[in-house]
Amino acid sequence: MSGNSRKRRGDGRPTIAQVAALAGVGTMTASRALRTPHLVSDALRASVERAVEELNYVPNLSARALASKSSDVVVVLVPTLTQHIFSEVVKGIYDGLEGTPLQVQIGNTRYDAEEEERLLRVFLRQRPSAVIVSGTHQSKASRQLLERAGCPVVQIMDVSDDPIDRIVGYSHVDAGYAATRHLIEKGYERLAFFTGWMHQRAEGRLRGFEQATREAGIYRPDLIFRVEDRVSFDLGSTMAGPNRRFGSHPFSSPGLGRAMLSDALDLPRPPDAVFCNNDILAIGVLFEAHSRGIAVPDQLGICGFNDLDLMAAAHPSLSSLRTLRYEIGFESVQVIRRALDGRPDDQKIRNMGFEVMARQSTNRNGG
Amino acid sequence: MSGNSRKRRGDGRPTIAQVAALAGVGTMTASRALRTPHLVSDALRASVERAVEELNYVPNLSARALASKSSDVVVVLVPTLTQHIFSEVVKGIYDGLEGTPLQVQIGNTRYDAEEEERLLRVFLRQRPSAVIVSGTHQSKASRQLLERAGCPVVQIMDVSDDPIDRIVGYSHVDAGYAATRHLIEKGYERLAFFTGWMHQRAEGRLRGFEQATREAGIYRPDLIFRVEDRVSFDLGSTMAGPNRRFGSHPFSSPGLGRAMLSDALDLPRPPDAVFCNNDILAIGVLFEAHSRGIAVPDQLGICGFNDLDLMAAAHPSLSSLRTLRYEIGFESVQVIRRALDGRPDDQKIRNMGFEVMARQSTNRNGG
DNA sequence: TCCTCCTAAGGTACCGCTACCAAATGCAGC
DNA sequence: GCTGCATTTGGTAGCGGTACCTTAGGAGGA
Repeated sequence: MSGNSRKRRGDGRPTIAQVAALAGVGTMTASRALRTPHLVSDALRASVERAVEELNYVPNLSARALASKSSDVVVVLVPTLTQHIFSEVVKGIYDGLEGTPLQVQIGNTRYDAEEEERLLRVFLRQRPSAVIVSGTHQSKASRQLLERAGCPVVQIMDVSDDPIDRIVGYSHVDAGYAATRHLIEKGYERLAFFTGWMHQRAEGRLRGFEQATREAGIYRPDLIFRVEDRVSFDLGSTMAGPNRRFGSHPFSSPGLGRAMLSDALDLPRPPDAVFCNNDILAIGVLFEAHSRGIAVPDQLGICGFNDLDLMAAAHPSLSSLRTLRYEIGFESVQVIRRALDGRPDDQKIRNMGFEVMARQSTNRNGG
Repeated sequence: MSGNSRKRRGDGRPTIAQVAALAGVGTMTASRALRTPHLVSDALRASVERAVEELNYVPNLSARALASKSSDVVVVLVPTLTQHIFSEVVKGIYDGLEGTPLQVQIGNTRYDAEEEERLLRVFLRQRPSAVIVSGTHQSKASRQLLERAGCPVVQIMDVSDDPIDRIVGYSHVDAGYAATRHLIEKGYERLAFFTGWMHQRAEGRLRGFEQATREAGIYRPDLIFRVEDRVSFDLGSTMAGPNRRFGSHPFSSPGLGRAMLSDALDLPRPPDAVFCNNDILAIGVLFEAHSRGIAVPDQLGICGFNDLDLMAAAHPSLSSLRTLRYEIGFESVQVIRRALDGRPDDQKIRNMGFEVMARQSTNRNGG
């Protein structure tokens, strides 16, 4: 008989069968003692726990996932890992999952819908317990994949009337509008809009900006600056480090903010205020203003977006629109946990809002 | 007979057996056609591929991991997700794994050795293909777990004579020394050291600072400022957002940099240069100097650490010590890939070095 | 006392894939 | 024609759990 020599050897780690044998119980009882202890008598549970301790048993997750068809994995797709915004969201997600058996699996879509689709296909193989995706602009195929994923799906960082399943975020149009209104109310009249790479949500903020300036009768399309227009800009700094490889998009950088302000000031009638689509641009704008001796806020108002720590600490302190990145991440997993616990929320849309942080950089004439 | 009704139903997705049946081959041939195509004849491989296409087959990763005892997961433990430094490392890791079947699993240790140990125990259940951990100060138990992990292990962001397996990073003592030497060579004489939370690597930089100042005979322990000393500092800003919950450590913030400079300037004999343990502190120091009308670099030299984009774009531009975060992440997975491919590197230690970026903020008297 | 109902415990057949072995095939050398 | 070796292909027994079903035993009611 080839019998025994034929056997595939395990990797030496104890299995639940060994635990059960040591505890003098059946394997099912051992399994139950670990997963649903209330269904097992105190005496047996104790002896199983003792056996686990003694053998230093750790369950094999693959076997569990295979047998139970559920993997305890939460798939999270974000467009970038290197922007502070998303790393804070991710931290909120991790913190929100603290104390649950759920594991996070992060995918980086690089702001690319095709890549998102590819990652979804790969990750859904694991039969995740839930999926979190960024924004609402999934491809048709991605949307279909998510609708059929058979698990809670949360879109984050935006709101929409037509979510795939749940959505947690805020309105970028409203946010852009509110920031622009703030500048207008402070008395600025020639408002510029600076933006790096125009992803979907950045577009929303621009729409809000356009709406507010149009309403006020001060809309000036020539004062809208996008990185795409500025082919002459040396992307050296933007493309350094993490962006160097694989042609990442030049989203923004402080250097870009400086260059854009430089361009804007060359116009015959330069802007008297700038709404920057993110705080990093705003910091660059501030430094360029410094270097040219332009007074902020009197000659130039500056408002950023997101309200990083940096904004309050700058000199002059920079106004910005505070978004709740961490909270969005945290809340999105609460939504998931409630759904997995069988008590899903009534409302599918969770608008987390935002706040205009008015600081010195827009406080013209001492306010 | 209960027979058929007893059967556990699958979840409807096609299995490799169905693929094989449709292709008219054995399951093993189908499996081989997908994983080791060169071992299968062209004809059969083609028909398996056709069947995969037709059924829209996706392999079940849990089953594969269970049968093959290898999960294609690379476990990555980092101390924080919200610092730019580590998100760039992580991006390098993702980019380096592009095109491989390997998946990343990130764990956040929060700079806590016990948490690291706990995460290791959890993650090692998955029998990962490789593990990446940050730094060299693992607990004894963690080290033992890693030594017995049975897969390549790479420590990153530091170097050490005694790595667990491989190590990719740079010497923080050398880096701190080099930055300090730069300040000394520029003619500064009363050097201060500002630091947020003192993790292991920050300690190394401080040792380099102390060594350089001692050698130059200008060591002044009273000019070393740590966040721990500064209980009076309002952590409001530092603890906002992601740090608000779960008592994260107040690593650093621009506000802390401002406060520290403020303290330092209150001394009877204030420093004439500051080496900041990270760039965020340095930016805060610059803003505080601005607000007080202190001339940088003539009255005060500033040098940061890591060389974020921000440093080159500041006004005046800020000197910093450039570290290769992205490259360390990228290289660490190359080390892993070579090891998994059976052609491991000869050298266990990979020192990626660093570079002093001399800019205006340390260019006293016009250089 | 007997029977039903409920709970705790256990037996066993899978989950879907791959390692291991065996068999079939093709071809060169004697 | 037969043997020996390399290359392809296939059968089958797991991998380590859990779902499903059965059984044992005690409580409660007629």
